[in-house]
Parts: sequence; C-alpha cells; structure tokens
Amino acid sequence: MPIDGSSAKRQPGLAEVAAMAGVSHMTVSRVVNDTGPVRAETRARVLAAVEQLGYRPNSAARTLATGRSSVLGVVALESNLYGPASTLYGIEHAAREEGYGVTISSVSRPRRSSFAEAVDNLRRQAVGGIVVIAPHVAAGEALRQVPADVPMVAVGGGESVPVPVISVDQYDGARRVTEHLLSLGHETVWHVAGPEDWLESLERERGWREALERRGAPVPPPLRGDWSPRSGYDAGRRLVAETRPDAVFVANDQMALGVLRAFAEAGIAVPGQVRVAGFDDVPEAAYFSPPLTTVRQDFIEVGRRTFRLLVERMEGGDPGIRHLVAPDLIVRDSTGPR
Amino acid sequence: MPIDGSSAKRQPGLAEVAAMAGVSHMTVSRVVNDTGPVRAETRARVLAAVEQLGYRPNSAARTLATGRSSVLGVVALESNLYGPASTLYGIEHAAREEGYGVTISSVSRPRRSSFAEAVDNLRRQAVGGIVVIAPHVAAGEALRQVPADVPMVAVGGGESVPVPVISVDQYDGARRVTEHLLSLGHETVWHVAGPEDWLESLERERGWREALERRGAPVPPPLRGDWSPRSGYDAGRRLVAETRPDAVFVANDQMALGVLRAFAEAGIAVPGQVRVAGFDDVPEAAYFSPPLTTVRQDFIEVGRRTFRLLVERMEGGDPGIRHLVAPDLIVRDSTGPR
DNA sequence: CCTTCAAATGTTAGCGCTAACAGTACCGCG
DNA sequence: CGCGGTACTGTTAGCGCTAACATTTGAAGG
Repeated sequence: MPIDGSSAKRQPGLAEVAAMAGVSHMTVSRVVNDTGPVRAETRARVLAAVEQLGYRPNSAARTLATGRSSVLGVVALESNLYGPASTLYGIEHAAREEGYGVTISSVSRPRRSSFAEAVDNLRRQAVGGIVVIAPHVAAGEALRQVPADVPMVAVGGGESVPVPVISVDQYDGARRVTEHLLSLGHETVWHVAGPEDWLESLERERGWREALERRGAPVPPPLRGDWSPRSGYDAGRRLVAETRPDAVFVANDQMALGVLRAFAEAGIAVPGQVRVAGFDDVPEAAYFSPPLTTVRQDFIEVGRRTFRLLVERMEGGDPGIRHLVAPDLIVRDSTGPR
Repeated sequence: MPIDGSSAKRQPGLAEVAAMAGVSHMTVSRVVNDTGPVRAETRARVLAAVEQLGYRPNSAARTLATGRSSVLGVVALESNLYGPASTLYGIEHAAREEGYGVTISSVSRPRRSSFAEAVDNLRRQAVGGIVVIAPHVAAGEALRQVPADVPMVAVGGGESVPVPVISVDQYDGARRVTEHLLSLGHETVWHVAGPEDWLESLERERGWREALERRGAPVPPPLRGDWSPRSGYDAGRRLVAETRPDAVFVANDQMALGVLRAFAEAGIAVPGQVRVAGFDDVPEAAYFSPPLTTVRQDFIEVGRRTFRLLVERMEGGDPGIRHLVAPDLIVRDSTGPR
C-alpha cells in the first residue's frame, strides 16, 4: 500500500464498472446512455457499480467515437454591453438544461478577420454547433466564408447573414418608441444612433426614420455615437449647442445616460424641456435622473430560442431563416408629463 | 461521382496528410506538434500537405490519447454584474492567446449546491483545469467538498477557499475611498454595504470600518443592499429619512446610482450637501449625476493572472495561496469641492 | 418438444491521436 | 573497418467509448 495519500489511480472507465457489475462494458454503456434493452435487475446492478465507483463518462472518448460533440461554441463580442452578455447567459442556461456544454470564443474587436478566427478556433475544438452573437455587419460577411461543415446559427444578425438568425425585433422597438414620443405632441424626434457598422443601429435607425415618415414628420439628421456613455454625452452637447430638440430617441441606454448628463449640465430639464428615450432597459435605467423610458428585450428568451434553433439544425432540420422576438416599450419619467 | 454537391467526406486526419506527404502518420504528428526531430525538407513537405488538405487536429482524439485537455472551465455567476462578467472576458482573453479553450458553466443562484453542480458539470467535460469566479461565501464552502482531481483556482474568494485565490484588494480600495472621504473634513462616513453572503461586501465593509476606527471616527450602522440600483435607492431613502449624512460610501456603483437618485428626489445636492462614492468604476459612472467617485478594478489583469495561476497549477506547480491586485481610486465630482 | 423470434448480452473493430519503442542511415573515432 | 552514437523515421499499442454485428437466452407458437 502506497504511503503517500495520492490515491491517484485513474478515474474508473466502463471496464471497471463492467467488472464490478459482472457484465460487459457494452452493457454498461447501454445503461449509461439508456440505449438498447437491458434487464431491470442488470441495470440496477450496473447503476450501483456506477454509483460506488463514481464513474463519469469521458466526453473526449465519446466525441471521438461518435463524431459528434455535445458542446457548442458561442462567438461573443468581448464587451460588457448589456445585450450580448445577457444573450450569452441565456444560451448557456438553455444549453445546460439539455446537457450541453458551452465554450466561448470572444472577439475583441468586431473585424471580419477576428470573427472568422473565432469560428475557426471553435471548429478546432470540435464543437457540435456554433452560435455567433453577431450584431455587427462584419460578422455577416465573415460567416459567409465559413465552410458549412458545422451547424451554425446567429443571434441579432441581419439579412446578410447566411445562416438562420434569431433576434429581437429592433425595428419594431424603435418604431414604437418613436411613435410614443410623437404621440406626446412633438413635431419630430431626434435620434442619437449607434455605430454604422452595427446591424442593431441600422435597424433602430430605420424604425425611427420610418415612424417619422409615416407621420409625415420631418426627419432630422441623426447624430452618431459608439454605444458608450461618453459618445452619448458628446451627442447631447451637440444637440444642445446646435438645435433645440423637443424629443430625442437614443439608440441605447448607456448613450442615453450621457445625453441626460449633457442636458443636466446645460440646465435643460427632462422631461420638462425635452423628452428622452433609450433602448435596452438596462437595470440602471429605472434609476437614471430622470428614470428612462426605454425598450426592453428579453434576452433569456432569445437565448433559449437560439439554442433550440441550433439543436434543430444539428439534428439535420432546416429551420426558417429569420426568427424575431418582440420587445416591450417601458415608459418612465423621461417621457412623462410636463 | 456523387451528383449532389455534398462533398461531405470527413475532415482529413493524420493518415491522409501522411499519405499525401509520403511519410508515416507519426512524422506528421511530430511536425504538427513540433516534438522530436524532423528533417527540414520533410517538414516542408508535411506542412504543404497540411495546408493543402486543410488539416485540423482533432482535439477530442488528442485529449483522449494524452489524458490532458487544453480546455479550461470557468464557473461564473449568471449575472451582468460588471465585475464577474469582465473577469470572464479577461480569462478567456488570456486563455485564447495561449491556445486554450474556455467553457463556461454558469450558476444562476449562488447556492452551495449550484456551485458544486457547476464544477461537476465541468469535470464531466474533462476540462484541464477550473476557475471559479467565486465572490460568494457559498462558493468557498462548495469548493471545499470538491475532489482535488482537477487543478482549480478561484477569483475573488476569501481565505476560506481551499484553493489558490486571486482577487482585487477590496479591503484596500474601501479603506482608501473612506480615507478620501474623511480627508475632506467629514466627521464620519456612512456605508451602504452589499449582501452579507458576498465576500466582496465583507471586505469592503471591513476596509470602511477600519479606516473609520483608525481615525477615531464614529462607526454608524451600515445599511445593506443587494447590489441592485433599486436596493441602493431604498437605502438612499432610508438615509434621507433617518439621518443627515455628510458622506456615504456605497459598496458598488449600481447601488450608488440608486442612492444618488434618492438624494435627487429629496432635493439633496451632491456633492453640495452630501458626498457620495462608489466601487467598481463601471463605464457609466463618469456620467452619473454627478459623476461618481469610485474605485477601479483591473479585471483584465485579474483574468490574465488567474489564467497564469491555473496553468502553473496544471503543470504541477504549487503557487502561493493568495494573490492581490491593487485597485485605483478615481475621484470625480460626487466628492468634489462644494 | 422443437422451431422462431425478440430481448438481452457479448465481441470486435475502429474513432484520430500520442507514447514508447524499434528500426535505419550516416557520422566520427579508435 | 567496425563500434557507438546521433538524427531521423517508422511500427505498435493503446486512450475510453460506441457502432455493428454475433451470440445467448427465454418464452410463445405450432
């Protein structure tokens, strides 16, 4: 008996369990995977051995033998942006419930090459399927060049993405928030948009623009930020300096915070002199000064549906190409009565 | 020749490459992994074949053959809290640079059993090592019961965690921000703490308390929130109703936002009548009303060091048990001159 | 009582890779 | 000229699992 407390003998395999239960390794496999018929009594004996030995199937061996993997890859943007991060958790949540693992490969800057690299990275790890959280136009282009040997779906991509896409209906949310603002009697609504190379920016901008056009309201030139509070602040200062807006729809809550800050510094009251709305409903939004009207997206639901879509795809199905989740308009003080 | 454009013949393996290069599969393996001597000309031939066939090593097979995996697992809390999410990206970033994959297993509620389950989930996936992002006391307890057959390190855990831990020095940050507040001439500093079962709350509270005691300042009873803006708001209302604080140190920026909101509603000027500081330096903090004094934590650095620590551990080293990263005090208007 | 077939179990052959050892060629040196 | 190396390459045997087929068992049907 070894004197050191190593007890380092390998994890038990099918063989050990089989020996203890007095059956062949194949029977154990059948019990563990619940495939093929096994007598109840035998099953019990095997299960007991599994329990006692603390047997744990080796996923590498299984993947090698079957050629498929129960791990799926997620390409995510390396950012703390509320949406993408929430989506990631949503997917992981759904995947875990179904016994799938999730490995991530993040992209620090949304360039085409880096998306391709991230996908490649995951393929090397032999994942069974890939989800690309791709709110960026570059992602769509990159995906176009990826060999189709791994099932793939995208979240938040546009039409250009050559795989099934699931996303929150940005267009609808933007349209509704703009109409809400118009319904309060403003002649028009200004817009602080997100970066031009983000699909979500484009969709939100389109929703805003079409809502205005439908009402016959003039369409002021949109200002553009980069999602950050700082860029929202800059946009807010420009708005204050150059014009005198009655209502502003900001493409996300973080920038809206910056806009509110700029207005506060300029002594402009919200909603007294100008009404402001955002997009995302980050947890902080209800505590901005003033609390922010915004559009809520159900990312958990997006994650769940994304996972289902991918599994369907992995099993050979051919789900439709575009799936939309409806957002909710959340009205708060920033568009409240004066 | 098949008429359908499937072209679905399996990915090439070592064997195919070997055949094309006219060598044995073993030589290919040596070239690919750069292990063992290979004549320059042979190597070139192999590399050419690799290139042409688009050969990609199969990680499942490698894992099976070697018994070690170049994927590491991260147990993360399923939340959008700024710190944990940033840490996750930091780790993934460092891991990817070194050719490691990262799989995540999230924990929806920080209970002991769920941490254990998440770790188990990762072990089943045969990861080479595990990082537990464990700012919660329950995590420490859970970790204590996990068999030590997988190298493991923790981020942000306390002394109770039985594995190497790396974290930002919460105590130091809290102490410094409290001293900053005291140095402005306030008799004492109130504190809105985080949940009692989070280690970071406890450390921040301790830093605050000891800073006060060292100055001989009275120690008011801390209020307690749950990190959310709403709980900060509630705490702020209580502060307004029950007492008349000159200075408040709030345990994170989100709650600080709520506190600011409560003060704003009560017509209390910041920093005019009360000074407020937070912790984390979320991107929004500079655009709060007023911009928030806070403590910045370098999560990317934490991630990098965590990864290094884990690798060292996986290679059999026995790194020291506690590693601290120093935070930075960021002074903004919320503790500015009156 | 023997056939017949399904249920239950076992046997064999890889999945693609690496570890370990076994050559083979060619060099320098006694 | 032959010995011991060193540089290079090849052969074999698994890693732990599942797919596919082979075999045994048992109970029903004739």
